[in-house]
Amino acid sequence: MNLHHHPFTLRQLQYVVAVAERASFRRAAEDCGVSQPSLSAQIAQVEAALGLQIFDRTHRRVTVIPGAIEWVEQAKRLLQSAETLGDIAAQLRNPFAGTLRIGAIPTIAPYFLPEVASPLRTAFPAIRFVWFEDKTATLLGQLERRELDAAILAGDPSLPAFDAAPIGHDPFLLAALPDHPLLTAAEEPTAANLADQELFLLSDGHCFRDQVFAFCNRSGRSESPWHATSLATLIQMTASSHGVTLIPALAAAVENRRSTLALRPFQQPQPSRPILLVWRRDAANAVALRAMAHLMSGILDTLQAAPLP
Amino acid sequence: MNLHHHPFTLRQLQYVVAVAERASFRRAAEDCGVSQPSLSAQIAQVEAALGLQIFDRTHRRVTVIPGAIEWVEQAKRLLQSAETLGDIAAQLRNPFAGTLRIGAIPTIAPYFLPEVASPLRTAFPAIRFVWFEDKTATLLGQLERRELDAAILAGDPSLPAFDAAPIGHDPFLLAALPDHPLLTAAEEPTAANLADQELFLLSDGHCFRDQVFAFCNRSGRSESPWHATSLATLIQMTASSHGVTLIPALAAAVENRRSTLALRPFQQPQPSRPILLVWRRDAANAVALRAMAHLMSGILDTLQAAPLP
DNA sequence: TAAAAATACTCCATAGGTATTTTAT
DNA sequence: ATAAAATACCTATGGAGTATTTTTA
Repeated sequence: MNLHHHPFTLRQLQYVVAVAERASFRRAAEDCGVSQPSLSAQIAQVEAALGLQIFDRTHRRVTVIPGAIEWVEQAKRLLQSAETLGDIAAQLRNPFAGTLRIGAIPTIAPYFLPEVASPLRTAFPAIRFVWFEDKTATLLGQLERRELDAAILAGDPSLPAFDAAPIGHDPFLLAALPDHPLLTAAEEPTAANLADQELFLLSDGHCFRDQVFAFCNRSGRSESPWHATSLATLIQMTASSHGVTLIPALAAAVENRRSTLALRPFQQPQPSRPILLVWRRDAANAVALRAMAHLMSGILDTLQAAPLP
Repeated sequence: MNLHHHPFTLRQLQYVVAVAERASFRRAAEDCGVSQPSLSAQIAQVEAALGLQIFDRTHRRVTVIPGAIEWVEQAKRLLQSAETLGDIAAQLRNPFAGTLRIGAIPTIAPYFLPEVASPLRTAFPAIRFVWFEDKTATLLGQLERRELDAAILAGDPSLPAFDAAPIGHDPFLLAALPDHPLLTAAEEPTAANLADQELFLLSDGHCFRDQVFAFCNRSGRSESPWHATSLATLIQMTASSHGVTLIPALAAAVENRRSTLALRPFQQPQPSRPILLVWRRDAANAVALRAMAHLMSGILDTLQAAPLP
C-alpha cells in the first residue's frame, strides 16, 4: 500500500465531469449545488495538482482539451465506482430494499419468471426487480461483472466464485406424437429406449442440451441434424418429423398447449435438472436472496403439483 | 448527474483498506503516515456515514465484518481506479515516460520483438517496456480493458474504437521441399498454382491462417487435416508430408534455419499482410506510440533488405 | 455590451496533531 | 500487565461563501 496523498477529491472529480458534460462552469456549478467561484477554484486546483490543463476556456463553450479526454473518462469510471460503493452500503443496511437484477436461462425464464415475479413483488415490496434472459455462460459473466445480482440456472453448482441456494428439481419428460411406440408401450420409458431414436435437441450453448446428452449417454443414438434455438421450435420440429425429444416439465404446461405431442414421464429414477439461484459469494444481500430462493422453491412445488397437460 | 454529497473521501477509503489489510489500526496508521487517533477518527466517521460497522474490534486482530467484505473490495477497486487516473495524468504530462505494455500476435512476436526491443529502449530510455504475446482477439480485448497500451497486429485496420499506425507490409513466401514442382518451375508461383496442392495451415484463431485463406480463395484446393499451432510446427509438418505452405517473410529467417524447406516469393502482386501498431483511440500517449511505430517501420525495412535464407 | 469565468477576501468545518483514558487478552 | 483502540481537546488547512473584476464573443 502506497502512502502518497491523493492529488484530488471525489468532489473535485465530480466538478470536472460536470463541467465536461455541461460545457460551462456556471451550469456545472448549478448542477453540483455550489457557487461558480467555488467550482472554478476546485477545477483550478485540480489542474494545478495534475500539472496540466483539462479545459479550454478560450471559447464561449468550455471544452475538454483533446489530450485530457481519456483522463475525464477515467474520472467518470471512478465516480461510477463510488456510486456502486454507495449501492453496496445501501444493500448492506437493508438487504430487502433497492434494485435487484436477476437473470434466468431461456429454458426457465419464460415458464418460471411469470409465476414468481408477482409473488416476489408482494413478498419484497421495497425491492425493484429487473429481469434478464440469457444463456448460462453469459449470465455468469454478467454476474461476475456485477451487471447482475443473481441468476436462475439449471445444473450442478460447481461454481467456485458463487454461492447458490436450491430452488428444486425439474424432471424431463419424453415428448413424441401420441401414437409413438414409446408412448403407447406398457412400461414407462428409460434412457435405454432412446438409443435407436432420432433425438431432437436444442442448439449448442443451452445447458438443457448438455443435460439431455448426459442422461442418454449412449453411442447408438442417432442425433437429428436439426438444432432448435427454443423449446417451442424443438416441439414443432419433433412433431413434424415424427421424432422424439425431451422437454423440461416446467416448460411442458406452456409450450405443449398448441402442440400435438404427448408427454410421458420416465421410469424412476427420473432424469431431471436441479434449479438454483446463484449469486456472487460476496453479495451484500445474501439473506434476501436466500429468502427469495425459498419462496421460488415453494412456487415450483405448486407448479409441479398440477397434472400434466 | 446527481448532486448528492459523497459520504466518504479517497483518503478515508485508503484508511479502511489499510486497516483491512494490516488487521490493525496502529499498523494501518503507520502505513498511511498518520497518527493512530486520526485514522481511528476517520474510520469512525466512515462507519457513521454508512450507518454500519465495517470492522470487528472485539478481538486482538481487527477483522472486516463478514457483511462488509464486499464493500471493502469495492473500495479497493475504486482506489485502483484512482491510481489509473494518476497514471493517465503522468502519461499526459510526459508521453515518453512510464510503463508501456505492448502485445504482439504469435506470428510476429518471436521474429520482430527481439529486433525492436533494444532500439526502442535506447530511443525511449524513460519508458519501461513490457511485452506480451497472444492472438489478435485476445489482444484487442486486453487493449480495450486497458490491460495493454498497444498491440502489434497484422491485417486491415477495421477497428472502430482503436487508432493505428502502419509499420509495414510483410510478404508471404511459398515454402516446400526444394524439389517441389512449384519451386523448380521457371515462373514464380501465383495463387492459382495452389489450387491443386495440399496446403498446410495454422490452427483457427490465427489471423495468418485467415489471410492465407483470403489469398487463395478457390474451391479446388484440398486443405490438410493438420492444423499447426505455431509456424515452427507448420514448417515441420509441411516438410515431412511433402506439402506446401505459406510463411510470412518476417518469420522465414528464424524459422527456416534448421528446416529442409526452400522458400520462393510469389509473382507480383505479392500476397502480404499489413503490420500495424494499434492503440485505444483515447490513449494519452499517442504521440509516443506514433513515434514508436515509425521506429519499428524502419527496423522492418532493414530486416526486409536482408536476402532470403 | 452582456454573459461567463477569474480574482479577492472572509469564514468555518474538519482532518490531523498530542496527551490521555479505556479496553481486551 | 500491556498493547491497542477510543476519547478529549487543540490547531490550521482548505473548501465554500459573497462581492467584484476581467475576459470574449
